[in-house]
Amino acid sequence: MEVRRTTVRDMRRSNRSVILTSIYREGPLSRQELTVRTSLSAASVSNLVAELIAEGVVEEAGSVESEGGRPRVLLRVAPTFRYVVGAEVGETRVRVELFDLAMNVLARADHPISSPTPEEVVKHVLEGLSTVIASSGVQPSQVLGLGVAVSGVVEDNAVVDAQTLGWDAVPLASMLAEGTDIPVHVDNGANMLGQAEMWFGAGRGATDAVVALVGSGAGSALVAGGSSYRGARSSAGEWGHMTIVYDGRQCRCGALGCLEAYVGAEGVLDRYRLAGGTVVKDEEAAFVELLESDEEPATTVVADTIGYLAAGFANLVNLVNPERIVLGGWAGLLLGEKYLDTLRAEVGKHALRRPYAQVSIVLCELGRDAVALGAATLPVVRLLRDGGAVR
Amino acid sequence: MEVRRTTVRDMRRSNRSVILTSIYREGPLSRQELTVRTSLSAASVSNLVAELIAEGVVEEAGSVESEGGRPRVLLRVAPTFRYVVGAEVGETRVRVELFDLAMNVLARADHPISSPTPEEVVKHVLEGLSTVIASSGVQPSQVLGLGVAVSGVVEDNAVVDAQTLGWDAVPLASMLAEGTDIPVHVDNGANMLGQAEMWFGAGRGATDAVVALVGSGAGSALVAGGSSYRGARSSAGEWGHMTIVYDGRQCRCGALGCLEAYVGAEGVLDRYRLAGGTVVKDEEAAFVELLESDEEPATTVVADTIGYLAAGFANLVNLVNPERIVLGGWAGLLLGEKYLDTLRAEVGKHALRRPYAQVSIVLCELGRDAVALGAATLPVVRLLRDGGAVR
DNA sequence: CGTCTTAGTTCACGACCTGGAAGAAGGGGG
DNA sequence: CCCCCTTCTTCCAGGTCGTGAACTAAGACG
Repeated sequence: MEVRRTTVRDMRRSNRSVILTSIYREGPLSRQELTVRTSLSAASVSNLVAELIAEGVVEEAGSVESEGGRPRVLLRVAPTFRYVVGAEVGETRVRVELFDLAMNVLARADHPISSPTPEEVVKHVLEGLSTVIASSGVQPSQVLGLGVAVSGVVEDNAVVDAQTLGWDAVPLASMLAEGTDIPVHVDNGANMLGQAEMWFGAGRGATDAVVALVGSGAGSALVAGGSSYRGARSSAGEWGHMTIVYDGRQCRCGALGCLEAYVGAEGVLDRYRLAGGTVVKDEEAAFVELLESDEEPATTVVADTIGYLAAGFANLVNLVNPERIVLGGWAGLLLGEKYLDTLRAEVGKHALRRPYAQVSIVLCELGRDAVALGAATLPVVRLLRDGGAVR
Repeated sequence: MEVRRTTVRDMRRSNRSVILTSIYREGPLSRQELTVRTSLSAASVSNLVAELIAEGVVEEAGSVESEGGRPRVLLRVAPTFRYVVGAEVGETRVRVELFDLAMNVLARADHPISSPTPEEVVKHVLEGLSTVIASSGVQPSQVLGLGVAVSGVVEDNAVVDAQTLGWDAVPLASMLAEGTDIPVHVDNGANMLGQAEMWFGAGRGATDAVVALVGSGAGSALVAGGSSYRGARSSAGEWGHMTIVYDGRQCRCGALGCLEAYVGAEGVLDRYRLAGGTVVKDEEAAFVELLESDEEPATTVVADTIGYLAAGFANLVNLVNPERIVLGGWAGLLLGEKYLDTLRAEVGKHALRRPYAQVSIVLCELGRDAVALGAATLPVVRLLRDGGAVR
């Protein structure tokens, strides 16, 4: 049971946070609109906004005609108040991007990595951090934080288990912290992509959603009540390893009949191969070829894939009753662009009527490069939560 | 995005709530222990507790020797400060129970119903309410609230869809409110049983858990971050209709391969019949007989059932990463009493290593009569949330 | 009986929001 | 140019709240 006292100071911080979050998330707003939305008194809004402007977090941004009197002055979070950096750690590449608070990319640094050892990754993330700071001309002190996305289980800023990288118990955040004064946050890659979609992509406005990612494998990010749900120990969302065909195909996780073994590109191509299809070397090219073919066994394999994916979606619909499911990942997008309507209809065959009627199934809007963007929101989340207080 | 101002009054209510909740949930505590747990100052604790005692919500309950100085005075929520009533609406019976705040049953009223029309249910719940109030000798004004559990989807105190009762869009709470001044809360039966287990049974202490119920069918209650998770529109937790065998057995919901069709007593007995077993009329007796038989095909059917159930549990483990799964429902308890260890082991075959290692799988402790108890906690939840403010 | 230790209480203080009133700012219309 | 209207801003009295420090309470021990 989470019990937390409230002090008279928390009140002000909380109200600053309410105002700042409203301004950030609900676009430029006037003070007058803020009093309505937050139900704070006009006096308090004026007071708090003045403080935020004095500190530079918020700035006035033009005005808009009012209902016949003095025009309303619009307020926005000053995009250049501080900057944030997001990093994506992949198997073959480290990408680091620097954003202003409006999440415009100001600089980018990619670095290929041969063997993703923790040490090498730390080195390249820190190098990338220096590079983007230097090339954007931003003062290091103006960088609010560094968010790092890693594909693996992340608990308390430490990478606990990352199979694709072969990592186990790597205290990534503290390793990075030794090389920089900028606050470091580490989180799971799928969650970060989900976060990007929730804030800036197809998830906008939803509070209970699932971002389902299908690439070579399959994973998801769960969003419950407006914030990411991580379960008891940060590993919630392993949607790809849900048993969907009892005693079915062997999955690379060792179990039988996982969804991933049927809808992940690797599994799909393997099924195609077993059905007599020929598969080119490059996984992505092979997948595109499969989707474009209108001959057997390709058509059956694709149709089956949609069916399995639909069952996987239906399981989400029934179990977590989301208002939206956002399909992404490179294979997911390829499938979705062509078969979204079929997929929606198929979900209806497996899901319960009521929750099915309440869910909308849409595609990711940000492409697959949004991971660093999502990671960069981590420091922004902190800023908004703390009402604009900087370190 | 949920944004809410904080006023100086919210602060006190919130702190009262923190203190009251601690006292209620963490047993008798001294003021001194409260200062530690809540991180409020000793002055504030003293002040707030004095207020709560003056209002009668809290009372002193003996003292305990301190570490060498003045003894600590223990505090508890006064069990007889107010009373709460819980009602369980079943297909064939309405049960109403009155509890004190320590959740001791003070009176009970059962009433068989022939056809569960909303009108008849309302009538019997209200009759039961009068009966338990009269037979316990409690003043009606001392009854904090009435919680009603219905098996079906409940949104905003209205029953939206209850297939077993044949109800659709029944505004149960407002119908009941016409017959009593006592505040009425309505919620889903599985969630209420889950709530009872979380507070007083096998779920104590867990914040992320699933209470999985297997009877004739199968359902669950999800608990995320210490409170019940209902999804976007209150129908989360439909675990029984998760596809587990793609293109498998027909389920009564219409879909193919639902978990319920394999592990619900109805589905299990049907599978037994198809395998050549003979099944007596009464479902429960038949199920017990099946479990007790050590001949084929009974043993295979039971072993398979454990396997399917394990896959269903594994899907929960992977997707929501709970710290605990509590198995209940009459069929679930029968299975669990005999095969819990096998079940645990089987879950390991389907689940990912890490989340599997973090979950404990246990049996419900309260039996199947705890639904009314769970429903009765609804007004208590409100009392604790509001810091002991009564209507 | 005095002293030590821990538990709980009292009180002045500063931080905070609110409502109301008065006024300044910024535009439009006559 | 003046008046009107709406949007802020400023100010103040009124009230609530948690806090730290000083203080009181209550038992143990010698």
